[in-house]
Amino acid sequence: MVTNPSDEHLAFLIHLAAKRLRLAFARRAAEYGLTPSQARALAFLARRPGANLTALAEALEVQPMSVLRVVDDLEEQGMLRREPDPRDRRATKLSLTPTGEGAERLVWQTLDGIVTEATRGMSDGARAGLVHGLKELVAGMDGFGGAQ
Amino acid sequence: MVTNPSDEHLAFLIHLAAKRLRLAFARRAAEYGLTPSQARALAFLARRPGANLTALAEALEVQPMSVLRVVDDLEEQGMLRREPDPRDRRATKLSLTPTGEGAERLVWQTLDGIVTEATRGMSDGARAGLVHGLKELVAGMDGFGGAQ
DNA sequence: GGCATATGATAAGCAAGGCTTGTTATATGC
DNA sequence: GCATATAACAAGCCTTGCTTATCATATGCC
Repeated sequence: MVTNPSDEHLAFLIHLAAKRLRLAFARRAAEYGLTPSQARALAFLARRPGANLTALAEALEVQPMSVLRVVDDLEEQGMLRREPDPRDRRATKLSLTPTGEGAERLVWQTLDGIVTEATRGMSDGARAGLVHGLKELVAGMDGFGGAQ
Repeated sequence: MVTNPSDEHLAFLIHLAAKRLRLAFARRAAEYGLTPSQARALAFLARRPGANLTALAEALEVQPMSVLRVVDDLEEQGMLRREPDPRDRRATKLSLTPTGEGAERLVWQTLDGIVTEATRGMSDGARAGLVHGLKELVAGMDGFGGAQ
């Protein structure tokens, strides 16, 4: 438990990496009108078409109210569709329009491009190791997000 | 360039890890009155007492205006001191008060606690590997933050 | 020496992303 | 068949960051 200088500490490194990634993504995605949050929502809905707002919020680990605006904006941009859930009249099923699906593919291309560039100095093994380590780290913080 | 599901992709993992870390830290640090940004500022100033606002902003990779408020708040809390720079009358030298130094030590304890808990399932080697990989990743995005 | 330009701090105000609290409609469990 | 839980949503706040502009002081160059 050494009190490392900040650029060596896991917490600061993660913060910095996230910040740089977010910025890089935001710049490129602004060209096709998407913010990072919207992109995350698209990525989820592409895999789980028909999910409702609550499920989306849970997947994104935010409060339902926090995705409401995102969903509204995506709908306004014609990327997302709201349909009533025939099984539960309180609920709304969300799914992507073809436009939304196209945007979602662009999101992945953008992300892949950024990560490829960012890890160009790393071996495939190192890259895979990083992903693995991050998954363990995230799993180790599983309860940390509860009851916000 | 496989279009992985999002919980496998480096970019999403980093985002999620950062979010969970930030939340965990914010909760604990709220008890002693610090936000994550304030903590980062403290950590930097503990290492570079006498730095000015511009240097602090550069280290934190934000615009000077973005740390202004943080500095104001820390000063108000008695954790930070502003002193005129005798060599440059435009500049202000920032340094921590004893209170600020105490808070900075608490920040490290908190961070170490969180990271220890989050990585309790990992070997020392895996933990070191993760830090190393993150440093490479951050280095690979070195230019990504310029000219905001 | 003196002007053009650069730099440090800061004011004002905007935007994104999150939150809390509360309301309404509908489901569901006892 | 009522009490409680859940889904969507309204309103509005907070935090962190940004942009743009201002003012004072430094500094480079002729």
